[in-house]
Amino acid sequence: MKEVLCFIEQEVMEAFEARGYDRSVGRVSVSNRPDLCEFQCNGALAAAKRYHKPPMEIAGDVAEELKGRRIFAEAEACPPGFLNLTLSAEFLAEYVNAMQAAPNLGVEPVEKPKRIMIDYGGPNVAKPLHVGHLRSAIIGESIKRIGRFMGHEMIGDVHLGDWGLQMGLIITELRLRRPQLPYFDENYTGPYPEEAPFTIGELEEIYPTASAKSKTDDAYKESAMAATYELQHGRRGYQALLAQILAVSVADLKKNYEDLKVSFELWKGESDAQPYIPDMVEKMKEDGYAYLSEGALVVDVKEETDTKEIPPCMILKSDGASLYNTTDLATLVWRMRDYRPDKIIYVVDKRQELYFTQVFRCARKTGIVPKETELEFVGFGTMNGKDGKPFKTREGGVMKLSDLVRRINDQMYEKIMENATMTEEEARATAKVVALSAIKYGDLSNQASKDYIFDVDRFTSFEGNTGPYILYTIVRMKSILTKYAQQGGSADGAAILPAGDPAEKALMLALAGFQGAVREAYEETAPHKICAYCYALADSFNRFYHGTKIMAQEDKNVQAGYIRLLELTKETLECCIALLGFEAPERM
RNA sequence: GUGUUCGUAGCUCAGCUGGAUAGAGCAACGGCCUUCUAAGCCGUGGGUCGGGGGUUCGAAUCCCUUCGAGCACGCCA
Repeated sequence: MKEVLCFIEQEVMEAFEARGYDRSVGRVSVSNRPDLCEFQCNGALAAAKRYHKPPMEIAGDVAEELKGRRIFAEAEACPPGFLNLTLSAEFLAEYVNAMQAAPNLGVEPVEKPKRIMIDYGGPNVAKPLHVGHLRSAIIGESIKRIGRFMGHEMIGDVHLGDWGLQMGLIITELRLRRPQLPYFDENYTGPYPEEAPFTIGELEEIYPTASAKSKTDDAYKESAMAATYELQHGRRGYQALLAQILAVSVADLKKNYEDLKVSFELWKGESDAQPYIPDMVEKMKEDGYAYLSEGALVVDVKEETDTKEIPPCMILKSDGASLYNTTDLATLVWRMRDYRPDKIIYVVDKRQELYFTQVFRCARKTGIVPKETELEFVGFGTMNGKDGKPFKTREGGVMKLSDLVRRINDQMYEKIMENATMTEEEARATAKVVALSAIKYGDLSNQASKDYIFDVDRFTSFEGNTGPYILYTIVRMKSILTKYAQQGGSADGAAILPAGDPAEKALMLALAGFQGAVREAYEETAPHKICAYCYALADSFNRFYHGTKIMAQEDKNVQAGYIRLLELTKETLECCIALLGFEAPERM
């Protein structure tokens, strides 16, 4: 269905046209003076010069023309030339009833669905997720859900870091600890054990140990590099080992992401891109794009309009080895070949922006990605601690994601036990759900591109503009609906009635803004717009809630209307939090 | 050095394709639980939108300049 704003704009544009003005000046926006009106049109101010008429006169003309239109309760010109609009309660009620009846709460699927791949997550194999992985996962997941809700085909790819020296380090350390394993016997030709020779816990301990050793022990580092080389050149035992490291690690990662309600359609990694590298590099050379500079193979990517020198995109290091760029370009090769996406979104730390500019340009120039496929870089800022510096543990180390989540879960559990009458089991489960809302909403309510302060105390206090506040609002609604049903009430077939008071109307207006909010969030790849929207909606519901006693309403017809309104509000809020990537409990 | 992002209330953030009196939340202060969950609601105080120019009928928003902070700038990912 059409957005409310479109309905209104159409009427206003017609009115401008009827009075001899161009319809394009009839742009309408939500009022920034809610005390005066609900919607406003500033077109008369802009058109004054063009028509050599005082703005007030133009606005007056149009206001006159709008008199009697059924969708407006009021349309008046205000100095210096604003057109202030207020919807009729009847039209608004009709609109929200239609929204309730429509699929997807009135959001129509886009006409031309796109196939969009979204690259987020980026965890490294054999390393636990840490707080640095949180933003990519949360933001990427939300963007994916928003796109999907709009009707696009969204394909999330985790893009595992499963290539390079880190794998060689693990192999080296493992060989040192258990040299008798068949993976290390070059003459071994039999099948390798099905069971991995390590647990995830051990794996996560092996990597930092190996990494530390390699920094002080040159011989150790060299053997790790050799192992990496052998692995990449097909040594059978190492490849079998890699497969097992991957299996164990991926199983653990999946569980961790699941706890965050984050999922991926594809579990591809850097290693999957490797087979495409030789041909890709060869073609770049053949086509004359790649040349040697200071010993390294590079492709120029600077453009006329650049305000600064953009260094060339490096394809191979001077020792002939591939690097990050090579892998990312080769990844684009298979993505185009296997999926032909209309768009690829990268949700990555914003510090990599220049790097991705190079990669994107290089991919275009060399024909890996055609111009029809859009490449979008969504850079996110750093998650900082209360002191404004990158988030660390008390000891100054990198904080494991699971530790952070556990800590917040625990704080949440205590909070729930303070005042709720719940079994321990239910409280634990509820705490988990509420904690996730606190973490995700805390992140998503900020603009992705900005650094933000992750303040555990603030996020666990649950007052004001927080995830728990949204959940609390939903839980309240659920509670009333349950009570209503228990008392034998049924609002089936009932309609939302025209608003009887300002708070009720404000709630309906907020509801009617849903379609526009989702569209904007999609167009601008901006989940924080969903947060802003659902906070405003929850806020207007809570005002309504405090002013209107639903269960005490004696007129059953009116009461049924309230119930329908409440149902719609609940559905809309639930839809919003689903787009953000969390859900509401039954009680809290 | 070059480029880039940012600077809005004591704190954390919205608002930025120009519009009316710059908004929230937290913190502070004052009210509201015999009535649908007080994790809530109502109210009060608090801002030279970093500074200075400019464009405009009109600027937090656009342009220039200046100060301050972050980040990035070929063989790491």
